[in-house]
Amino acid sequence: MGMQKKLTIQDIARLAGVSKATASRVLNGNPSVNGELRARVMRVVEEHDFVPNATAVSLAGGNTHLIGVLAPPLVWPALPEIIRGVAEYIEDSAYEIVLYSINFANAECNHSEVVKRILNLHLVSGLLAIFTDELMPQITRLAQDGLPIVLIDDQEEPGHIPWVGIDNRESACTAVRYLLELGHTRIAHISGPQHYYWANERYRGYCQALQEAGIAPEPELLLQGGFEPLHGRQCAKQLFSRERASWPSAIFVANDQMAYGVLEYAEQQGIRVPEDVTIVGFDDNLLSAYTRPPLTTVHQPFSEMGRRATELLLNMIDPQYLAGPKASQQVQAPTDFPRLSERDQPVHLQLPTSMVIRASSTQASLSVKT
Amino acid sequence: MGMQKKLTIQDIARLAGVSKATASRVLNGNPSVNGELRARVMRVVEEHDFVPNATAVSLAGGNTHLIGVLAPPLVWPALPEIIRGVAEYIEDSAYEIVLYSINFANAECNHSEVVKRILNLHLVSGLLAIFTDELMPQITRLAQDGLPIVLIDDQEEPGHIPWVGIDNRESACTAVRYLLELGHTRIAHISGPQHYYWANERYRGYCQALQEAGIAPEPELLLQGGFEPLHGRQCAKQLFSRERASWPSAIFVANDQMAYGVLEYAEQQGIRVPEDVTIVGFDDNLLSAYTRPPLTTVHQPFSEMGRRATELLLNMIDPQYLAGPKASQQVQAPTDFPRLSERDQPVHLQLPTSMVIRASSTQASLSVKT
DNA sequence: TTGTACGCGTTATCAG
DNA sequence: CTGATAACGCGTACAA
Repeated sequence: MGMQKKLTIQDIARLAGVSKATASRVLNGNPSVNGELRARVMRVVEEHDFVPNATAVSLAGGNTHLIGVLAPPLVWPALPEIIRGVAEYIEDSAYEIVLYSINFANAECNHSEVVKRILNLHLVSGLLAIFTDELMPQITRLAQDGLPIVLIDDQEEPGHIPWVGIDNRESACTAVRYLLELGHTRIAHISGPQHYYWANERYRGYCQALQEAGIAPEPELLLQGGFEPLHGRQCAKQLFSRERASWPSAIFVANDQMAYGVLEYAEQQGIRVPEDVTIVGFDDNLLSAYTRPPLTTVHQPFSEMGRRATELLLNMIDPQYLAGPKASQQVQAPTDFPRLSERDQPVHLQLPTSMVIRASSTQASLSVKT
Repeated sequence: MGMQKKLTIQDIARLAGVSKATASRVLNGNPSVNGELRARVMRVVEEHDFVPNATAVSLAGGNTHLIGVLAPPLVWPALPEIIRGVAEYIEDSAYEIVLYSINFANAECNHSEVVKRILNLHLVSGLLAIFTDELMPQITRLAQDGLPIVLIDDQEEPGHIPWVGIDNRESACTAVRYLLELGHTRIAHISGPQHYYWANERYRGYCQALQEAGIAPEPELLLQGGFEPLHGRQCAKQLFSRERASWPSAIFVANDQMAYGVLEYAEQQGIRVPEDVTIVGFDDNLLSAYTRPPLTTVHQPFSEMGRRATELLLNMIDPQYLAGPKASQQVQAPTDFPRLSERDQPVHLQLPTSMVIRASSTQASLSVKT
């Protein structure tokens, strides 16, 4: 009934008539054990469903086999997907995930406390920090103290800490080139907060694409937004309150969240998408396939980012490590990561994005095309 | 530069000129320590930012201060909200979350392996199992072995294991009563898979409300759905392919996901919501506020469920426990949980739901009202 | 009040 | 190849 006293390796050893050491060797697949002894121990182990106490293993081995995932609440758009990637990779590894969810909204508590909790306890062998730019000072310190850390964050320019992300500039450029190919020439841009790295990069990509096409960016088509639907809504209002002739034929919105606001405003005002105006977003959040109309956008490979970041982190923690026992047999060729000796140049892993064409975009109508 | 050798409590003791034991006492707030000594130790501790090694504390104390959260991938609708609740409660406790994300889609791997991983390692001091009905056999076994477990799951009728959820029947009943009050009399129901507890309960709630109003459920208004948008879509098609006169004036859909499918189909067919037909869902997923039109639905207090379940679990693990040091000062009166002695009757915590009225519902139009 | 010594469950070292 | 035995870092009876 009650939690029956767990067996220890000592018990197993006794039952098998061997020493602790031998039992341990068998459990760890040490080849230097007599066949018969090995069999005897294994039988006892299986008979009792014995498994070594994780805590003791950690203490003795110096590796907790725990990686921390530091992130804002999971209700943030891309987070579930990223963590799915992390979980999938972790699944066939010997590691587990410790979730540190930070509540930025809760201003009363000092977030550095959360970080202290991590560093302090030495609970995790490594840390995956997702969208935690506000904690960069503390995180940097953790890294300096020698804790393996990988970043997934696009609010600051990648620095010395290993980082996984995308090429925001090039991706934005591609999106705008797509609009140009459709024949649009009056392309507006609703940008993110200018001090955010991603926002600035996407803006630069927008400019670059226009420049390539020999089009000078018009200041009146460039709106400073934020990152929420409301911001998109406000910018849309500003844009469409002008006389019809000065409307853009397409809008490149810096992220999907704001694009939702634009779509909402357009609908309320009876502005048809894509007939009257084409909308393109960025991120490809899960919702974006269900807006009306579904949103054309730049797909970020979030779950892949989670997977690769985890792979990177595990390799930092334990270079000998190949995910799980099975992994060695799988074709899944382990990515070649820079070795420690070459670590002078920081690891920045840029994953490819892709355009997802949905119903919110179409060719520029002739009337607008001039 | 490299991970500087971490200090041990031994070092602290030496630096403060006391014994390990005294240092330990100071760190644990044991009152029986001389004021001066205490100060001396504290100074050294703060000077070096010392914190005890979590692993060692666990091994010595027999409590890992880790709770496992077993759940499907976080991309499942309600999960991020539930976990937000868990994280919020955990945040000011001495515990951390270990995330066990199970990939049901990955049929190749035996899911009982995942569970084995949990039981075996004795890594977590307790388990919160969310939407894991398929693993009930294994979970039950874990519970029998003495592992504290709390369930958040609505696919099976609650049993002996402590459980947090809602009253599906009553909630559904309330939703249908709402429709009746609006004047609807021809109310259809798209149900979930009948072998799911929630689906069956919601169906019974639907019947009960009709019965109260003296309306006999019409078989042709009762459709067997599933749980995905596609299922809702199919049922909607079936419903609206009949002659207009036999259409329902309102549909109570067993969950929001399916309601999305209904909305989608209605839109494609030019059926106006709510003018031609009123739609009411169940769950109040995050998306439901953004559908077109926004969906009237039954709100499940997901984050609150996560919070309460965690509170319950922590109390099971450590009855003396009040969340965090601050908690004792806060007004947040710790809920009174049944004590062990009364545990013969299983703990079932039913949280209240609420109707969220949005644009997809309205009074029955006169023409349809007969 | 403070210090000593042992236990927690494994792994790893070093003789045998 | 196998078996004592020493770490691992901390809590805690027990003795002083």
